[in-house]
Amino acid sequence: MSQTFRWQRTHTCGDLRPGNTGEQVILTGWVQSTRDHGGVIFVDLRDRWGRTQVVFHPEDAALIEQAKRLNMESVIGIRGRVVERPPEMVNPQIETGRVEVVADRLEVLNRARPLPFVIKDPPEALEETRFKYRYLDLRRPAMQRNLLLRHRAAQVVRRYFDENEFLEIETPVLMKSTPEGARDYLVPSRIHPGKFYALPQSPQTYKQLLMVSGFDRYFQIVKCFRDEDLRADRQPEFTQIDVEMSFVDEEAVFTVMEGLMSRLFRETLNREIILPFPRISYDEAMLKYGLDRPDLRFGLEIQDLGDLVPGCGFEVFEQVIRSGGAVRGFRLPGAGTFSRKQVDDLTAFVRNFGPKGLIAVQFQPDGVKSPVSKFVAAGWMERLRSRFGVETGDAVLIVASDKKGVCDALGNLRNKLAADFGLIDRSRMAPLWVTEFPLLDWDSGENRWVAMHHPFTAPRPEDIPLLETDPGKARARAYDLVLNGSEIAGGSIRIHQSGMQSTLFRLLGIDAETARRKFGHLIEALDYGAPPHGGIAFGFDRLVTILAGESSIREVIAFPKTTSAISLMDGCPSEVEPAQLAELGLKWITS
RNA sequence: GGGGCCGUAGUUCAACUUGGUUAGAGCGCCGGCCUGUCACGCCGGAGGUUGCGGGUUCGAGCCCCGUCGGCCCCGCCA
Repeated sequence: MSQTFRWQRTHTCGDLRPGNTGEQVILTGWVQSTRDHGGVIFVDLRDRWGRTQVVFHPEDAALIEQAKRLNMESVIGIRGRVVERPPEMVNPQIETGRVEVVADRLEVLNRARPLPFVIKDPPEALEETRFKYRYLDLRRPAMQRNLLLRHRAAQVVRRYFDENEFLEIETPVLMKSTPEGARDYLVPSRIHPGKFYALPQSPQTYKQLLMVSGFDRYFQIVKCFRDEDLRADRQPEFTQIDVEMSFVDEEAVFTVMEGLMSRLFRETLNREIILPFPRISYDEAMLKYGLDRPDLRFGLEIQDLGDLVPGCGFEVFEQVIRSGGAVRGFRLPGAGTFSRKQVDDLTAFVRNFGPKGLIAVQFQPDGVKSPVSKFVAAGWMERLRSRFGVETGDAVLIVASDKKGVCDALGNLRNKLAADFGLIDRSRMAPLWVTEFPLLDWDSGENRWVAMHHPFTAPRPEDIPLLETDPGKARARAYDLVLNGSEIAGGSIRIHQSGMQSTLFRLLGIDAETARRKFGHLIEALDYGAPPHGGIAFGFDRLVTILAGESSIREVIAFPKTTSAISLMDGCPSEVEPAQLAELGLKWITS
């Protein structure tokens, strides 16, 4: 218990091997567990690098008394000699399992109180408890691995872009609030009472302005903020890999990003992925997979049945087609024997997305079972069977509704069933580009067009005439990168001429005055020699989540917030002093 | 804003169909035994405002209302 001994470790807890046998070493770390056999005592010492077994022998009475009092998660230093374990005592589960350290000196550097939960994988504590004591949760090897992976991914990104002549340039975190897109987080200005900064939803306009400045190739690993409701894959603050390039078209962007993905997989997971990535148009994705982020790791492809409907005899189908809707479905192998309850559950699931129901056509050995059997014309079931290549024992699941409802319902049903019935090949990585997105989307609530990607996205040249005649049909030069059914990046070739930018603002119902006030600097910049440019932004957290094989974004974020945007650890958001409000010229109004 | 699931010991869960005496178990914690374990083992012990507030009832962990919190989903997320 010397106060003067210098506990400077000679090795980490992951270092020692038989080659170190005989060396005197000093280790420091956390007590993972103690095994007191009455005579000999074993202590597993843990740090970021691994775990090493320390042995205390009973000959040194003072030392063994100290060791007896060790408790879990205390921080200690030990000195001792490395010995090789006899073959029958090797622990093959840990890297250092062929050796142990026979201690001759021990000091408790900081004794830990009993912890709220045991540090082990998988965690025994609920997420709620883990978040309250996140600093303890992060001691778990799985969390250390995830954050190490995240770090490595970030370093790969920096190296890759640096090698390709991209500049990492920081953009402001305090910026102007914009009318389009997600709800902004606002920051009141003390110096200008009544005025506000906004935290960036993305550095979109800044990176475009950097292209106008001639930097040509920009990237940034940057925090973005959106004040919207949360999900398993959504946090109020998240990290983007933000990229912009000058004098490029879609192909050039794809090539550089595929190169990045290839490097990421190789240098973090030691995995090769096949280049180039497949591509699919938005329309085809919606038709075959129901979603604009298809998961290609399994089949269950959707087929349109519109051509089978006229004259089929089932009035519900006929009516949906006459009114411009769609009748589509997919084949689910083995679902021919689903119970009534199973089908009812799927029907309830489908109703979440708009359609009134789900028609399950079950092909059973003794015939076809379906609620529409008694309505449809003779031979219709056979046409259905050949359309889907049905084998006995399968079912075809059909949804009839407006097009959006059919896509939503079948797309989500497809994902759910694949997950529920283990149809997803977890060993596969399935990246793809989704292209040819619509430029605009009709917002029936606000009764106006909104940008599907963002208002700076260029229309495809051949669709420019449509802007005046049928804006909803115009396609954008926008693209998403989808990996395993998750949208991990999205971008576009931008508008680089102020005339077109003004046209877009006009289409979006943003009047000239508002456009000038909110985006005047960008429009003006486009007139001073803006190069053609485009870019993309990766959801870094989502990407790392997939690399780590996790299912929630929270598993790769050191200090995440809950689904109600609260930090259970430090209790933010929290109230502030009245004086702070006064200084900002703000007053709390109870509603 | 809406729907679903959940909240019981430090922690993870249980307490039965349909409310009934003293709310149980694993892990952790405390004490004891044990010289080769590595999820050590064995014996004993302590530990509870059943999230909070109200209601129904002779009686509420259980039923009802409200509220707070967690997770999943819809809306939302250019």
